[in-house]
Amino acid sequence: MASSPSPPRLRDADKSQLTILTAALDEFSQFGFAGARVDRIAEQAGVNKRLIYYYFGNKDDLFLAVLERTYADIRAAEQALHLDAMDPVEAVRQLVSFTWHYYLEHPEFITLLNSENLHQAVHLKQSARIQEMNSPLVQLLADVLDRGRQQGLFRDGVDPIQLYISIASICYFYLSNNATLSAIFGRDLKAPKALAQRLSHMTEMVLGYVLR
Amino acid sequence: MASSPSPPRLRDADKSQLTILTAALDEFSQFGFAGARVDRIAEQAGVNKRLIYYYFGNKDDLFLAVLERTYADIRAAEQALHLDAMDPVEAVRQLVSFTWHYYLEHPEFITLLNSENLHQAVHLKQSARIQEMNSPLVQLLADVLDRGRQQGLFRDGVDPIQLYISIASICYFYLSNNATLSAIFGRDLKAPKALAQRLSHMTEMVLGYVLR
Amino acid sequence: MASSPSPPRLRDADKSQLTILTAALDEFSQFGFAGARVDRIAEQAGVNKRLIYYYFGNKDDLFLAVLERTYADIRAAEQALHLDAMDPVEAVRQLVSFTWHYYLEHPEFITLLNSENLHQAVHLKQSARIQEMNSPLVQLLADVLDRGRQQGLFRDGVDPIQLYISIASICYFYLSNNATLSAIFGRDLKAPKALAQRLSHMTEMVLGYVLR
Amino acid sequence: MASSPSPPRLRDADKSQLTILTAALDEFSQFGFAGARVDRIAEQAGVNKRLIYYYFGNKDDLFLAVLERTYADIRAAEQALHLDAMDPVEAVRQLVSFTWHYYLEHPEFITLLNSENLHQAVHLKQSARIQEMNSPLVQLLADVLDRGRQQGLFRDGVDPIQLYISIASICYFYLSNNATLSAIFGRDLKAPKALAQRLSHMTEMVLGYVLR
DNA sequence: CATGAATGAGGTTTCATTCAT
DNA sequence: GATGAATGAAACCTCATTCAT
Repeated sequence: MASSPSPPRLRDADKSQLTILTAALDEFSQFGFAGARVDRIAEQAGVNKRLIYYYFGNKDDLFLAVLERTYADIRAAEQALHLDAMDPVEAVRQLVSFTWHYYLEHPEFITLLNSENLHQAVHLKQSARIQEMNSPLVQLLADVLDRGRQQGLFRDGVDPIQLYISIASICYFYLSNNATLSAIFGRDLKAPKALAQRLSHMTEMVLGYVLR
Repeated sequence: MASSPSPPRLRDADKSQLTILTAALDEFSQFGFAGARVDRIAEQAGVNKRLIYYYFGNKDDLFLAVLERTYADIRAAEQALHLDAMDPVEAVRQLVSFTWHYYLEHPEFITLLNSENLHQAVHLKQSARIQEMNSPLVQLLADVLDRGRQQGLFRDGVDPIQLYISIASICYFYLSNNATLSAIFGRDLKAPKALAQRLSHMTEMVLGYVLR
Repeated sequence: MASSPSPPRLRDADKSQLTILTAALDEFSQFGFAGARVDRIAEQAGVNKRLIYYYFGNKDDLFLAVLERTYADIRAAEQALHLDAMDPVEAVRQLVSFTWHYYLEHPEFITLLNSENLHQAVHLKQSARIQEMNSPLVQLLADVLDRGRQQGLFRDGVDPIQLYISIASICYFYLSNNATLSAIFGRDLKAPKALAQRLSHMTEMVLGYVLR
Repeated sequence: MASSPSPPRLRDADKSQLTILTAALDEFSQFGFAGARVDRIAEQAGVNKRLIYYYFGNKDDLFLAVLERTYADIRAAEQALHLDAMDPVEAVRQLVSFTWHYYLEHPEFITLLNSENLHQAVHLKQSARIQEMNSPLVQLLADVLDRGRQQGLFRDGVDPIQLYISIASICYFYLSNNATLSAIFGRDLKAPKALAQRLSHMTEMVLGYVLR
């Protein structure tokens, strides 16, 4: 039996890269691109600052790497959602619920996207990888809407892209702007009860719209 | 009468403050709080940097001043919208349209809010002024919903706060995340036609929900 | 008698700039552009490092400022040399002597030029000021050569630019490459006697060439 | 015979060393000692950076190795020049021409020497090898001058070392300072015509000096 | 013989802020 | 009310070099 061809220590490189990426994700999502500090990322990752540049080139490229991973994560989660196996009404319900819970459990997704949008998507535009990662949900939603219409349940003329964006909107905005909304309305909009009410409202609204 | 009671000098001070505030609004909305540069604000305002500190204390306080003005502006615009004079369906239609166009024409409102939310609304929380400036639209919307229900047009059980947030959501998110959405979908979602389609979809969706 | 319109303290700015420039001249001439350290310049000038960027923008621009000053200095020294008032032979002798002594007493001129040439004159090319500062000596030398020829002393067909460059060459190279030459020849070519012999040889060579 | 006494592996080592040396020569001559980057040398040589340290110790020693090779190269070229077989006038002409063309075709020689002189020949001083490599041309030039004098062609009292340095000067300076000279005179002094004129002038000047 | 991973020190530059008038 | 001069701290990034295999 020969010794394994790839020495076991070699994986430290991957590990270091992953540690850096995780720390960077944390930092960027907490402070945005401009507010993030490479020093803090290095410290939190427990690696030398120089190593970050060794692996990722510079702050911008590191941000892009984080962004790509974030998108890969949500796309993977979306893959696990099998809308095609559900009846139309249930599928819409599940889509709203999934979107809501994903954003709720991944606040970093929201802050990263906000930061990227502030900078007019400069990083994302130069990423070939992300542009290939179109969400499968748009197509799945189109199918669901078709089925619902054929069953005489859903209304005509609903644009799946618009609806997809609207569903994302109502989930995303409530969470991304939670701090200012809470301050203005003078209540804690992240209290468990408030969250439950929100999900209930959103589901009702979307179904109220698509159902005949 | 020779000399006016309020000396013209005072005007200059007001003017300087206003110039600074306008420049700061521009800078903060372009780069976010962390990315904004006091130097650039001074340069664009055409005043000495020191003057900014003289009038506004520091960068944080300046940001708060900008935020307060921004909220004051939108509240003023909202005041001009007389939903109570319209029939319920038209009122809902107008509310969506107003929200949409206000965000569209005031992109700085969006970026400022995003920046503030990234920092958990630290500035806003310490502002008594803003917290008093509750939007009048929530109450007006509540009235509209009541009227619509009484006329047998609208469904029961629609929470005006939730609906208000949802209307804001669908307008805001489409614009705030326009850059990443455009990149991912591979189209220009700010093209005039796309904007018109969006407004049409949103109106349909909200009405589709509230109407019986 | 009114008080002077320009407050006396204002000149501190000029003084700081000059101190920085002098320190930079020293540093760049000692270590070349790449080897020079902004930190050391600040330290030697006794000013905050930030001030260097406040006044000069960046390292490249600072280098250019030094270069411009250096050229201004030598041009000023050249102005003081009145070749037109001398007989042709004496004028040539003086030109060689002046060039030699200027380089000898301004070693920084040599190292700065070497550094700039290493980088293909990138700084100099973007300087409008320097390109206007053509050396007056070329024209003066042309006149001297003309007069010498008319007096039947000098040979025909001597190109003043070529001769000017050659005179500069024999003075400059001996000094700029003194260290390696000394090492190779195993003698101290900067010893007073060696310097005197060099000047004597150069004068002889140039005169030997131009004289009929 | 199966295996050669000198194993082929050794060849690889030599080859690696040579590749590194060539890449280093290129880098140092382009950027000077301080501006040169060990990373770039490794990249251009196509070898691991560690290998450079394995073979050459450190950046300074690598520079010295480059310098030694450069001197060895020019000495070898000088060896091929047989001034003793020519008549004196032709010999002087050839010496100027050789020097000129060698510098012209080996710009790296110039930049390396400039870099070394900037640092007061620190590397060269500690190299026993280079100091032994005295140029054979000085002695050959002395012989030529003697022969010319004996034939009644050349003047008395010409110091061969001084003349050797002067010939080097007029060739070297024109090329080493070409960038700044071109910038100041506003012409391209490296254009083919300009180069031909320069050689012609130099030959004329040296001969004009040594001939009676 | 050769290499990918890793680093401490230090490089240029930028930042919000204050000093002195 | 207004300003040019000045700064300490810290930002991003780079460098020659070494570690561990």
